[in-house]
Amino acid sequence: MQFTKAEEYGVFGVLYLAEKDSSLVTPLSEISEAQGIPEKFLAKIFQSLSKAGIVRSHRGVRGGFTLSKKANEITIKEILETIQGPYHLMKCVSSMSECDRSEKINGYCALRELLVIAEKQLVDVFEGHTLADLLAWQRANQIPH
Amino acid sequence: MQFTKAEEYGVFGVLYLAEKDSSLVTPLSEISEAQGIPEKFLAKIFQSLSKAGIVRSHRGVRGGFTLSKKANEITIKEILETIQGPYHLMKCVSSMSECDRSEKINGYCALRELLVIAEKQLVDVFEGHTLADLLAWQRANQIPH
DNA sequence: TTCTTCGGCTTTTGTAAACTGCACTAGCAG
DNA sequence: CTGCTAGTGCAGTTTACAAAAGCCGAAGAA
Repeated sequence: MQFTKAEEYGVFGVLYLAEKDSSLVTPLSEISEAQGIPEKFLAKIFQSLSKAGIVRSHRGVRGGFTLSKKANEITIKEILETIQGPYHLMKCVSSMSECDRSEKINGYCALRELLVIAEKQLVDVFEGHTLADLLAWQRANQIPH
Repeated sequence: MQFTKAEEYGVFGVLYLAEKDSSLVTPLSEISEAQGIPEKFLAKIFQSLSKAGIVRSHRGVRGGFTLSKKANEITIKEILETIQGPYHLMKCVSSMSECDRSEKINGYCALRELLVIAEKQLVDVFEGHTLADLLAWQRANQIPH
């Protein structure tokens, strides 16, 4: 019932890109160091994000990553699901067949019913917020120097 | 980002008690067999539920468990939290000090902000439903014989 | 007192997250 | 075209925790 490090790192990594000018290509090493994330682990995460079209990779000298869309077009949901796959509170939520219990009580599972509701609430929050929202919050709370 | 087996077993176990007449003392072995749950594992779970005052244990011959409150007075939240402890999507949600990242960005964490919102939605669902609700759903969907 | 069932603690097992390493490839710079 | 840099892809290793099993003791009914 917790977020994985991969998800956490993914959001922070992408958020770091969003903080900068969108034309700036940023290497993994910089993100990794700035955010305190193991570089190879972050590489794996960004590979997924790259394939999903959330970030764009640039190889060669002075290569790195940029966002491939505007920050307000990237929902938190899509970042999380890219990294972890569709999250489900229980396996059976996605497909009834996953539930080894269902036959025993006439094919109906009350807990599943509740989890579907709960999950919907969660997803709505993540779908209803974009990178731009997080960025705005962060800027509003940054201590001015 | 998933429920543990302990939580799942806990809800099904308590729900099984709720299905029966409230005066009936039901031994673990019966619940365990009926629900397909390892008995010793269920014992551990029910120990917590007993301490939390959700179920009441009866030792000795023909002992077992009963609900210690009415089904409509037992929220799903209290079952889940008893078994697993307060669930948090990230450690830092409970207390800022848990966040090793907060200093780096001026003590503010945008992801945390979002998770607090998301968590609130989840908790509301679990707090807003009781065992009686699950029981009612189950009965409404039982295939009549 | 004896059998039954829960109580508490310890240990084992299994699995997935978290992280590491290496060989390879694409691309830019000079 | 040479050489360096940074991402790609896959195959490990380590670690942590969930899940389960085991053992002995305590409480309670017959």
